[in-house]
This record gives sequence, C-alpha cells and structure tokens, in this order.
Amino acid sequence: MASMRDVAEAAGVSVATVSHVLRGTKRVTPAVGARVRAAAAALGYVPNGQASALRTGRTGVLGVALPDLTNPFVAALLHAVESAARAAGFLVMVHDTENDRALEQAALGRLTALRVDGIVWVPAHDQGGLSPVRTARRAGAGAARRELSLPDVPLVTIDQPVADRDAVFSDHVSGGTLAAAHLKGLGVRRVALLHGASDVTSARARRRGFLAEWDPLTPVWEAQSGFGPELPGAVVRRLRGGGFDAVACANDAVAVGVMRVLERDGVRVPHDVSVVGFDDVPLAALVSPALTTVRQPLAAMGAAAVRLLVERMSDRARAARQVVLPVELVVRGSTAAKGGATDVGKATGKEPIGQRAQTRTEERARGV
Amino acid sequence: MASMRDVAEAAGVSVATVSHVLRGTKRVTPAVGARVRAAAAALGYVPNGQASALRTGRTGVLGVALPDLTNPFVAALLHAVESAARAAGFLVMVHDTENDRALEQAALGRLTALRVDGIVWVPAHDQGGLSPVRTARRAGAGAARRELSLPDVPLVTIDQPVADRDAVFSDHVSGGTLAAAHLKGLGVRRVALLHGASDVTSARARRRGFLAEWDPLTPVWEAQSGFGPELPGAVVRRLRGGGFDAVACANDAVAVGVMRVLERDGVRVPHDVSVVGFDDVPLAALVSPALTTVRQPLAAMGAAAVRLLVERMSDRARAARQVVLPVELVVRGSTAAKGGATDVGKATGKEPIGQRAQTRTEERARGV
DNA sequence: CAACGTTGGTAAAACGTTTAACCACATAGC
DNA sequence: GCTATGTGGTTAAACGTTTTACCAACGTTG
Repeated sequence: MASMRDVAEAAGVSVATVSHVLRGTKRVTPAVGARVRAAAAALGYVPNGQASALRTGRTGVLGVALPDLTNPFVAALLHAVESAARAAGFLVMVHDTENDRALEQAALGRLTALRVDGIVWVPAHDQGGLSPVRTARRAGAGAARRELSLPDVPLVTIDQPVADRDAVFSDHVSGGTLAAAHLKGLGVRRVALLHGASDVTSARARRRGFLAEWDPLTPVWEAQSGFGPELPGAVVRRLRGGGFDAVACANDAVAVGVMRVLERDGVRVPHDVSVVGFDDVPLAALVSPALTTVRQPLAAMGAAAVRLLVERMSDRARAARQVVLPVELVVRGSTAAKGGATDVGKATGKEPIGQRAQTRTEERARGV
Repeated sequence: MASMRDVAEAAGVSVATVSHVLRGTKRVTPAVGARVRAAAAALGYVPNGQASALRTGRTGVLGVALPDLTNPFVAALLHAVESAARAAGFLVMVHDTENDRALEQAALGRLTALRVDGIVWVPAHDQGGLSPVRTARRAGAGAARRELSLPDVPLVTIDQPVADRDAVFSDHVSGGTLAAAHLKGLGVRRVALLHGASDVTSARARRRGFLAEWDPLTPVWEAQSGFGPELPGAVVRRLRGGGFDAVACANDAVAVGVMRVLERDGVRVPHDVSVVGFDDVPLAALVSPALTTVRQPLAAMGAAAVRLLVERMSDRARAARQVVLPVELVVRGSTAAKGGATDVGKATGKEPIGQRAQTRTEERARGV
C-alpha cells in the first residue's frame, strides 16, 4: 500500500509538502499542489490512520459498549449514536457486552487500548451513580457493589448514571407519569405494573413516575418481568388470574409478551384490558393491536451523547453533566377507555397517533 | 496516560524488556517479570494500540459496512458478525451506508484509511458480481453500472456477490423452494409472490427458487414490494382485490405489512389466506399469528464471514471463495392447509416450530 | 583453562505520519 | 545596495510500539 513517501517521490517533493498539500495546512504553489494530488491519485494513496493517530493523539473513532445487540431498543440506539457520530466526523467501534460485568470491563479496556477519542457506554445494570431525580436521596447507596474501573477517556453513559461522568437520559420518570395519567384518563382502576428489574435505573425511575401519578388509594399489582417477551412463569400465572383493567409494561417487548398471553386466554386487548409499553421500538407499531407506548427520543439521545463527548474532549476538567431528554406518549390501539366501544380494527389501521404528550426538555449540570 | 517508557523507568529496565514481558515474547527472570508487571499495574498502563498497529501492521479491527441499521435483519446480522469477530479476537468498526452508493464508497475508504484488518460488506444493491447459481448465465451482465473501487484489503460481502471477492450467502434459492413446497403441500393454488426489488441479488434468487418449485401451469401474481412493512399502494390495492390463497413475501417485515392489510379487510390469516415470510427476525415469532418463515442462519453467516477474512489474511493470493449456507423453514401459525380447521389461537401459542426442512450445506470455490 | 553455547537483557532501527524550526530565495522599502 | 519581510519549501524530531541484532555474563565441556 502506497505511503506518503511514495507519493513524495513520485511528485518530486518532500513528505512534509505532501502532508501540507493533502491537509491544506500550508500554502503551496498551484503547480506543486497539482503534482502532489496527481501523484496521490495515481498511486491510490490512502493516508495511514494509525500513523496519524499516533502522531496527533486523535483517532477519529468513538467506542460504543452495548449490553445486547439483539435487543431492538439497543440496536436502534446504536443506529442513533452511529448516525450522530458520523455526522460529527467520527467512526464507531462497537462492542457487545452481553449483559456481563466482566465483558463490560473488558470492552472499556479494549476500547481505551485502541485510543478511541471517546466512549459511549450503555451499562447493563445500575452502576451506583446518582440518578438525576434522586440526587439528594440516599447518597452513597449502591457503594456495596464494587465499581468498574473507568478509563481516563471522555465517557458518557446512557440511561444509567455513573459517578462524576457525563450521562444522557430519557425522562423516564415523566414517561411513567404519562403512562399512568393516560390510563387514569381511560378510567382504569385496577392496574398491573410490570417493571423489568430493580437493578436497572431507568426501570426504577419509570416505576417511580408511574406511582407518583397513580392514586395512592388504588391498589397496584407489581411484579418484575425482565425485559424480554418471554415472561417469567409467576408473571404469566398472575396475568391469567385476571382482575385488572390494564397492564403497564417495562418495555415494548414485555408488552408484546403480555398481549400474547392475554390473547391466548381469549382476553381482548384493548376491550377487556389495556396494555401500554415503553420505548416505541419499530415492533410496537406493527403488532396487532398496535401498541400504545412511551417513545424515547433515540436520535436526540445519540446526538446528545456525541455532543457531550465532543465538549469534554476540549475541556477535560469540566464538571460532569447530565442531559435529560423529553419522552412522548404515543397512543395507538392497545389502550381504550373502560367500557368504551373503541373499534380495534380501525385503531390498528394506519399508525393512529392520536394524542401526544410531551415532557419538558431539561438539562442541568452537577458539580463534582 | 502512561507509556511503555514510564513503565520501563519505574521497573528499572528497558522498554524492550517491558514489551517482552507484557507480550511474553522472550524469557525473563521471574524477578524482572514481576517488577515489570507490578509497575505496569501501578501506573495503570494500557498499551497503545495505535502504536503497535503502526509497527506490526495489524490493528485487530474488522470493519463492517451495513446498508441500514434500522432494519432488524441487518441489526441481527451485525450482532452475528460482532460476536464471531470478538470470538476471533477482533473488534468491530461499524459504518452505516444508508443504502447509498456514495456512502458505501466513503465507508470502504474510511475503513481502509484506518487500516482495518478486513472488511465485511453488506452491499445495498446488486454489485454486478456473479451469483453462485447463475454463474454460467449472462456473464458480464450488469457491467453497465459503474463499479465501486474496492480497497486492497481482505473483504467479504454478504448476500450480494462482487467479482473476485470472497462472499457468504444464505441459500436463497432453496429458501424460495422451501416456501413454495410448503404452500403447495398446504393445497394452495393461487399465490401472490412479493419479491422486494429486482436489483437485489438475494431477492431474485428467492424468486427463482420459488418459481422453480411452483407448478408452471398455476398462475403466480407477482409484484415488487420493497423490503419494509409499508407496502406500495399498488401492492395494497392488489392484495385487497383478493382472489388468492397465500402470499409469499420478500421478508418478514413485508409479511407483517401484508398481514396488517389483510386483517384490516377482515381477511383471516391463516384461515382465508396463508402468509409466509423470509429471514425469521425476532419480530416473526411475536406477531399474531406468528409468522411461518424461512430462517437465515445468521450466526453461521457471521462466523463464515470472519473465517473467510482470517483465511485471506494469511493467503492474500488465494482464489475468491463463496460459502453458501443452508436455510430452514420454520412453520408457525400464519400458514395452514386450505380448508383445514387450524386453530389459530393455539397455533400462536408457544413457538410451535412444527416442521423444519433444511437445505444442504454447500461450499465451493470459484477461480478468478 | 580456553573455547563455546545459552541465557537474560539492551540498543536502536523501523512503522508512516505531523509539525516546529529552519532556510533559500525573491521582493520590497529605504 | 543592503536590510526587513514574506513565500514556498525542506529537515528532522517526535508519537509508542515491536523486533532484530548485539552483548555481557555465566555455566559447561574437552
């Protein structure tokens, strides 16, 4: 593969001149410029990124560590991040961590070894960092769990905070509140609340938001459901027991799992029971009935993550910042007023986003 | 960030020794080894991948160029490739090409500039390479379309061949045949065949396989559907016209789109019309009724791609090779015998993979 | 004890860029 | 004509590894 030296020789100039021409870092006579460019093109010269990275200390690469690429939400998030990174001139290095703590540590290590300019980390579990909404509460909680050693590289987490690092969130609390308010408005009284797992920050925040809005006197049946469509046996039994008007789910995958269980028992959605999801993955609009859910602003999250990284590259000492992004309720066919005669067939037609509620955009800085 | 030199000084040895200790490339006295390792740990030393890549010429990185990360099949494929790459010791650099020819060219360029050790390319469109099944036919066809200039790097394409390069395929032809045979066995007479687009090699192969199995005397209604769930208006009108027993679709997303259209018109699947997809993305098992489809062996495809790259790294001159991997028919609830009283509710229960048919595994080499 | 492999370590030259420092030369100003 | 002032280009020193060649010291052996 042709090197800069080859180009220099072919053009009859020094390597320094070649570099200057190709990067436009110094004025040259038109004649020389043309000669260099011609030589480079003729040789099919492609600059060696490794070498320039070594020299300049910048690779133009962002690392992304993800818990599980088979999860459609995670895949969509990767798309958002890759898109934003590319727009900012970065390539993206991706590492699946398979929800495994050891692999997460390995991923961070390998990415820093490659000297990526920054890392976007979507942690699998709660990292003990303070959540933006309970800053004041239980400071120091979660210290029991040993922390991962974080590399000295610009790093931003998504959805699970980590101490003294930049982070991007959806407003999960408001998301929970929106779901609760929507169900309340439909006349739902008895609700089952499936939160995925207690060691996931976002799931806890959603639950908190939901319960804050829900009438404290009305009973809520809660259970941990995990985050996939295959529900735990205990949850399935509970669902089949009936006795509720609506199910609020940890995410869309769980919601689909719930709908399958209900359908199998002949329970009609939304006529007998309303179901609401979370995330708004592509799947949500395609199942039948289409899923009412809370949409996470993926593109904005990716953009915010990249923006935070870029900012930190130019100011490594800046205080950690958390960006909270607004979610919106997307009403489709899986929820309907209690006793109302909503036509399911119609409701599942062409993406009937009837009502949208949106939380405020919020951004704040926290000191170190 | 600590460099090898810092470690050497701290341990009182030369950098060469540090390198030897850390890579185990030469014997050292236990005392020295321990001292070096201790110093490295104390300083939090992480070797600089850029520098070693520059020196050795290997980066330990594979590039992946994908047409569209929002496509669940593509996302699943990325997962398979990343998994296989990681198992083989590589990290993965991902670049979305947004189905755009110029972006594809840019992606290949940027990846080679970073000196990745190999590239997995999933082209968006037919690249004019000879498909494995029509080798003899129309040699030179497609020459009209200007070809992308390919970098001089180990490169393997997936699903669309390119001249003189390694490639990995699912056996799309057999996939089409399996679908046709399945429908025939169910007593289907009048079938609508939605192939995605004619400039996509795999879609053409599926169609060919389907028609080869189908009774040449029975009419087949064909149309181009694209590859997403939103069907073109012409296709929708045709579907609503009725007059067929089954729809064979370009992929699962299209199949879901078809089911939505049919459902809206009160046509029951599979009672009135059977629907069969292609790919077996996660979505396929979750819709209702669950989708009968042809499964692509994603994990095997990822593994084969990485294997081909590794092989080529050690023998750059080897003749291009194509690996064809077997697909399997996964029968679920969206297809049923004509006039049969299949209980849909039951069929969509717990992943009823009743029947599986599998094509032969096949691998062959082609000369240059 | 001389000759000799072996063992454990180091010096130094790459790898292909970028960039600060330098220089020859021309042009302009007095 | 002689110094300031650019202008267009080059020299050479990094960046942090890997690896070949070399060397000193140390048994071993005849």
